[in-house]
Parts: sequence; structure tokens; C-alpha cells
Amino acid sequence: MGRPASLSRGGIIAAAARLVREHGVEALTARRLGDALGCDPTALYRHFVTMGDLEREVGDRFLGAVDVRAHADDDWRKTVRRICVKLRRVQLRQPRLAALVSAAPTRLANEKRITEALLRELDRAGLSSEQVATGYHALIELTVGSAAIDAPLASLPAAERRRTYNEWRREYAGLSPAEAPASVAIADHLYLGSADSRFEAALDLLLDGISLQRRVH
Amino acid sequence: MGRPASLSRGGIIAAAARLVREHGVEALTARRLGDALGCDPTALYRHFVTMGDLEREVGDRFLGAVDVRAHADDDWRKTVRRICVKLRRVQLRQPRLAALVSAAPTRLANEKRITEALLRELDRAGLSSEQVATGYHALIELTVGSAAIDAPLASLPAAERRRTYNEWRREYAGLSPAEAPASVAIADHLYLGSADSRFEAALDLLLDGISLQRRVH
DNA sequence: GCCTGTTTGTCAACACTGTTGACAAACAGA
DNA sequence: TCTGTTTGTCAACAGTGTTGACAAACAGGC
Repeated sequence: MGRPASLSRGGIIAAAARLVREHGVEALTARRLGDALGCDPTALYRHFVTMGDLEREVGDRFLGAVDVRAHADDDWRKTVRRICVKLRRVQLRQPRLAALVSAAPTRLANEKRITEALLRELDRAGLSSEQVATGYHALIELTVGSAAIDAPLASLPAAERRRTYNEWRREYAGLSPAEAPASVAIADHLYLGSADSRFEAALDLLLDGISLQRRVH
Repeated sequence: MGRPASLSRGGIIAAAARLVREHGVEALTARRLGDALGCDPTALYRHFVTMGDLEREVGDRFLGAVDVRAHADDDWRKTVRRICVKLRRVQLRQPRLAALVSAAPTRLANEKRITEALLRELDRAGLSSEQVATGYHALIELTVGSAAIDAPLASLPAAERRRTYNEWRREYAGLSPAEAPASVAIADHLYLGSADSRFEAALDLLLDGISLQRRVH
């Protein structure tokens, strides 16, 4: 029944993912994807109602790289930490895809898989149902939110990124000591190291907070 | 010297802010702003090198609504909490503006003002310089990141937002208990209440973690 | 085998977006 | 008065997502 399909949903998603991987997320446009597939851009609308739909699907495909298995000797905290670090790393490669995935849960396979793993580990930590939900929300907001914020800078070459951080630090260091004493005093410690290390430090603080809620310490 | 300026940087920013306040951030385009100002869209490029520049300036203007004064009886934690809650509330109204402000610090007045206040309070809490910087990064990532994530949904009418949360909850509740036991068990507690309350709970967890680092308890 | 209906890709077009370069109006200073 | 600079206007370019009309190509019923 009907004209034979030369395109398929899966094939389009795969091509779109390749496009993003090789040329960045800003390359994911109807026309460029049409070129890559050798078809007219508007043919995509036969398989996805909107470009946003396609983006969500591509985003979830990338989430497939997040391994959620708990290692044998790891406790809940180590596992949660590893999942969040990996999740952020994956999301960092897709600027806006990051926001979409958690703002409007894609209800797609990999998103569910990661959610299940985080809830499982928090439950294993000995938290109440309410505390598990609160902890999950907090972890997702920090992890995905941090990725959304850091993504623009993460796409820059390392040298330029370093230069940018130095500029910020000097900016705060150069403020008037009378008007901004705390900024001047702390400036040397701001934006040191990598964005990854800053996130991991924040994650550790949050995990400390979550740990405090446990019935069994 | 030269043709008299009918437009000014400040006037343009004010008009842009009004546009965003009344019609949302997606209304902030060169052509619509030109219409509102009664001038040609390209005239804006005489005062801002790019539209992104203008957005940053508008974003910082909105940050002016964040009161950073410490109330007389409030300790550092209450003040930090109030600033972050207010900061998020303001950022929520500007979807992408939120990301910009902290991803590439605007080096503008209000952003510096808020940074100074947060550093001041964390210092007052009795943290080392490194801990102040770490805590500041963590607070900003959670607050601004959370705003960036929640912004799309926050712009929806309350009824539809509630409906969306209910859908998500049902989605997780309806999973296979064999494959996703934790999701099914916790589903009833996911996405309850408002996004604001979820953020505040996350913020409290983070503040718990920060408190643990203090020399003096 | 032929007609019909459905699917699916193509094409032209619409309504947008940011941005640039040429041009002219209007002033300040020499 | 002449010159130079500023500043707004205009046309245009290269993009973007998306829609509607059209045609090719098949499956099923007669």
C-alpha cells in the first residue's frame, strides 16, 4: 500500500545523530539533513511532525551512551555520582538537546532507563519515597541544568575556554575593593580548573545533603 | 558631530525589556523591536554589534529586580536562599536569557552585584576561600540551570502545566513493574507540587551540604 | 489486467530570522 | 562653506521551519 519508503524513522535519526556528532548541533537543520540523506528537506515531515520531535529522538539516542549498571563493590553514592557525571558529559555535547530532555521528558527508552537507575540507587540508600523523589529532582536539575549552562563554552576549543576563564577571574579581581570586597578576595579561586571539576564538586555537596536525610548512616 | 541620535542604548534596552515582559522572549527580534521603536530594524546595529549583545543587556536589566540586601535578623543561609529563589524567579521569565547570563557572565552591573552578595554571605558563613568559590559555583549552577530547564514549562498556563506533570507521573506509574520497579514505586511522588517547590527542596539539600563544610557549626 | 486509494517524496512558496553594504540626511568643527 | 562623522533607511543575502499542491509508485478489490 503506497509508494515504497526510501526513508525510515530510524535511518533519519541515525543520520541526524551523525550530523550532530560531526558538525555540532547547530548543523541539525531540515535542509542539511535532507542533503545528508539525499532527499528533499520536507520529506522529513512525513516521519516527524516537527523538527523538535526529531531533536528529542536524537537526544534520547545519545543518552544510550550512559551506562547505569551498578558496579559490584560500589555503594549507591558512587553509582549515582558516576551516572550523573556521565549523563552530564553526554548532554554537554548537545546544547539545546540537554534542556529538552529533562524539561519535557521525552518518555523515550533511554530517559526512562536512567530515571529508573537513579531512583533505584536512591531507594537503596535508605531514603523514604518522598526523599527519593526530592533527591532525584535535585540531581536532575543540577546535572542537566549544569550541562545546559556549560554547553556553549564546552564547544569552544580548550585554549579559548581557558582564556575566557582567566578573563572572568581578572574581571572580578579588578573590581573596587570598597564596593565588592568579597569578589576581590575570592577572585583568585573563581572559575579555576575545569567546568567538569566544578560540577563534580557541586554534585558532591548535593550528595552530602542527600546523605544527611538517610535513616541509616 | 554627526546626525542627531533619535535612538539611544538605554532607550533601546528599555523598549526591548518591555517587549519581553509583554510578549515573551521570543518576541525579541530585530524587526519587532524596530516596529516598537518606530525605526528600521537595522538601526539597532548602530548601538549593538549583535542581537546577542542586546539580549545580554536586557538580561542584566531584569536582574535588577533581585534584592541582595541581608535582612537584619537573617543568617547567611536565609539570605543566600532568598537571593537564589529570587534569582531563579527572575530568570524563569527569560528562557534563553537565563543561560546566557551565567554561561558567559555579562560582566554587567547587576550580575556583579549578585555575585558579590553570594560570595559575601558564604564568607560570612565561615568557609575557606576555596569553599566559598565551590559553594558559589554550585549555587549558580543549580539556580540558573534549574531556571533554564524549567523555563519552557513555566511559560505555559498553570492548568496545562499541571496536566503535563500528571501525564509524566502516569507515564512512570504505567511502566512494567518487572523492568522498572523503582519508577513504579516512586511514581506517585514524582513531579508533585510546583517546580518552585522542587527547586527550593533541591536548594535546601545543597545548602545542607555547604553547611557541613563550615569550620564553625 | 484495471481501477482506486494510500503512502511518500518533490517542488514552490510563505513567513520568518540575523546581518551587511550602499546611500543619504543631518549635524559639528575648521 | 566645506569636510568629516554619525546615524537612520533601504535593499538584499543566506539562512530557518513549515505548508499545500502535485506526482510517482505501490497494494488490494473487482
